[in-house]
Amino acid sequence: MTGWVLHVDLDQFVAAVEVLRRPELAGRPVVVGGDGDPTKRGVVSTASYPARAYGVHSGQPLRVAARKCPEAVFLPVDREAYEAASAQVMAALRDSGATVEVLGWDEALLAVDTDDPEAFARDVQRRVHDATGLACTVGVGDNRLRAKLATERGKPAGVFRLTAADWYAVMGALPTDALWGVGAKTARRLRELGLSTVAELAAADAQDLAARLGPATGPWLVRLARGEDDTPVSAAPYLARSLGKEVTFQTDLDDWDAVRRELLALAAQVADAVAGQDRPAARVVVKVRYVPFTTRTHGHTLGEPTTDPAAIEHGALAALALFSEDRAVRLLGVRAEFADP
DNA sequence: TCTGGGGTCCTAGGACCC
DNA sequence: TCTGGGGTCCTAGGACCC
Repeated sequence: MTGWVLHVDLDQFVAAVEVLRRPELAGRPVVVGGDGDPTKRGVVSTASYPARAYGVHSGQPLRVAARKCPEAVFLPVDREAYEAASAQVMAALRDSGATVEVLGWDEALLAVDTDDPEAFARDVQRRVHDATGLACTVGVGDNRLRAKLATERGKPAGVFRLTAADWYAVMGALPTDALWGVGAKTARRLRELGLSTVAELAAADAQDLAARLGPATGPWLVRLARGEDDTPVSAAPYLARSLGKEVTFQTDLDDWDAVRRELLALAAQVADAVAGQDRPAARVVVKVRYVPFTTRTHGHTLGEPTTDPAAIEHGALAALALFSEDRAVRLLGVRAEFADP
């Protein structure tokens, strides 16, 4: 028996949940995002595969999606429905007997001992489908990084294996942003250093990169490019470090008295959520996105960690007082950071 | 036609202390 | 009367992910 990591990723999860409860939408372009009105500010959470064929994708402004695919069905985000479906999926995964680490609504890592990981993966797909009607792709790897990267190559509804044996054959020639944790900005910085591909980054000097990109980031990037990852899959329950609420206004706010009123409403919601967790908050951070799109944050450390709503609201106001009030506000956010553990 | 909302982790720079 | 060097904590910003 060998230890394997499986990465399970639900296919077009949010759109698939919507189609499940509205079967007449099957096969149609479906776009979920914002409050479902594509004339408003908001972005696409998930597009169904038929919608993706029109060039609609996650993160795209809803207005752009509506222009690319006017015949799409636009639906509002229904968090509770997705959380409920997600809980069913995770329960089905745990029923497989594997150690399960939840990565998000629609993703999990499984650690399992088996001589036939592909057969285990097929079994997991069957369990998820039987329990929820949803399809998923499974990446099989000799560590979590390789399992995660395998999944993209098995979409949709497939199983794909990626290990040290074929790492460079599969990944070596790809640009560095194919790695999990390297985005457009880091890929550009690496390119400027002459490192365009995964293979080139894998052969780079870790100390040299540490000097240029930071003591932890540099060596980590080289290990990433080599496919190395010894982080174990953990079933330990998730403990959030922070909890926040933010809102983009449909119309920019230029009246700062109105900004303060909105802030207090957000702070009250955050305080409510903090009280619900029964874990004291140590600090409150306020985020302001000015028009057109400049974002600033300021924080206020509370006198002592607390779950008291009045103290959290007061902390938010104290942080807001650190902002310059010379521009209109597009987005306002409040985040509470929990005391240590 | 501008660019959501939920998070996490790392870095750099300043303050402060010995 | 010239001001080293190291460690640690705090804060704001950046990058990334789903």
